[in-house]
Amino acid sequence: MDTDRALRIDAPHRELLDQVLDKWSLAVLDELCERPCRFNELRRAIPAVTQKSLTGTLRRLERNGVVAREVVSTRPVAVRYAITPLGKTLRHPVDVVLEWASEYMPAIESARSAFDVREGSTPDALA
Amino acid sequence: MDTDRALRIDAPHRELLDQVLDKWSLAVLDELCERPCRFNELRRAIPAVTQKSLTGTLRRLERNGVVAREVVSTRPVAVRYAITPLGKTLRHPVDVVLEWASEYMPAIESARSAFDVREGSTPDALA
DNA sequence: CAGCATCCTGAGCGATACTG
DNA sequence: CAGTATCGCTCAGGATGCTG
Repeated sequence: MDTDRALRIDAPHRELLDQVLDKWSLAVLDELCERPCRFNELRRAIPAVTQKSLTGTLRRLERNGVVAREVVSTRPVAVRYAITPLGKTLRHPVDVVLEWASEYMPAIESARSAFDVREGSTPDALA
Repeated sequence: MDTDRALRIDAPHRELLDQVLDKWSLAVLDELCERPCRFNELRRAIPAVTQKSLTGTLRRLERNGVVAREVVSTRPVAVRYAITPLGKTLRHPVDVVLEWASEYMPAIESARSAFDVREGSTPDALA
């Protein structure tokens, strides 16, 4: 019975998720879902990201076709990043995951506490 | 207007996703969704995982309350890992994401190829 | 403004060896 | 069987400085 077996994770799938669900991608996608952004707009919108990581993230997302990069040849140059139609299809799955995270965050946190008590997790102090 | 703003990713959410959607977690969850497993059963089911990574993954999942670890004191000891009710709630979001991945994999791959052509990505050869 | 280049640190992973 | 312990490495990621 594989009525229940929708999953089966393989390497390409895993790699894809690593590329589009990684540390900064969700934040970037979130921003771009609202409006196209310039590079430094994104930096300001996501204060914790470094320029290097943002560049890398955008490049990866662009390569995977979920973000489009448009260079406006003014002086100095401007670059507009925008979500693509393909990128928009990613929004729903991400929302579902984030909703799960929000909904069960409390349960998870109490599970963590319980675990940390059972298992000795008094990290330091008391040698 | 935040009718459209369901997201807003923050650090705790990001950390949680890193813990439960990481490299091996999906495969482990997948296995355990079918049946409880012993440690070495999981190793056999997921050949690519090393024992160290599997241990780490299971510990993390256990700490987050999505997997339960039960020690059966026989000789030698047996350990049963099983999905928890909380873990089962994770299944749906994961399925949605995986379905997205399957559905759009072709589009993504062609986007990658297009990008790799535009952008010079003849990695090596030709110095 | 929108990056690229460089250096550097540390978390993570594989391999190996040992234990109750 | 089900791990723990240790070593060595890779490699993503931050910090910093420079460019068209």
